[in-house]
Amino acid sequence: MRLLHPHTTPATEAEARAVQERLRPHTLLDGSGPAPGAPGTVVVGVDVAYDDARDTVAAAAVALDAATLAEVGHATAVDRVAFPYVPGLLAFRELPAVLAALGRLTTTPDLVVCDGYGLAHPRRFGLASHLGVLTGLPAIGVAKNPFTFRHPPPGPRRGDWAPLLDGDEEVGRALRTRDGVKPVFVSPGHRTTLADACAHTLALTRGYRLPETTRLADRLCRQALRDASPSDG
DNA sequence: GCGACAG
DNA sequence: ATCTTGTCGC
Repeated sequence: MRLLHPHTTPATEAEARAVQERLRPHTLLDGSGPAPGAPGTVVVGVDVAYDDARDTVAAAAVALDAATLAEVGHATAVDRVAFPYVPGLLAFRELPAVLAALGRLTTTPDLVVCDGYGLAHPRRFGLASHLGVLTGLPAIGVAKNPFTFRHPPPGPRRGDWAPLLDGDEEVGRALRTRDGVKPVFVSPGHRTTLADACAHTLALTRGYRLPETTRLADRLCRQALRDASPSDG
């Protein structure tokens, strides 16, 4: 896969924040990505797992048919951890391995679903935005926790949502993907609108809180990590 | 200064 | 993210 912008690991946190500020203007929040659930489109979920003791990270990319949710391909990559976890700078920790896994995919993604945020970020440039801008691919962020942002409680039923607010700006939505279960936190990354990001999330969710894309990617990257660093040696 | 803080 | 057994409920 060829990147529109190269990825390099910053030496400092200040440099990492500067990279985000420089790339942020390239973000597109339009409807140029695929329509939610459109037949024939390929939706790719990405996730990573860590082995702190071995300073190792494993990433997985799982491709599904958007209409049937049938798997159409997958790939993994194992790498050295390149950056520490710092709130707001997650992308620098996850991107190298994720980009490597995406590069090994033989199918072309029409949309990438990330674990974390896109627009809902202190500098409006979370992992999903960053990945989208570097690759040029439409991307959304689906996070399990609300980070810094406030939100009213969404209704109790699947599909109910409430705005994720930074002051009076709606940067994402707390979206109920299962009746009575804690919502997920959705924000657009690149080439999608907030409404479409939520519609994609619902279209990819079947019977569990998290989208099938992230569930499968989570399972696969954990397996890849085990294969790379067995419990003993 | 204190708390909060995606994964 | 990760460390970890059982347990309540459909």
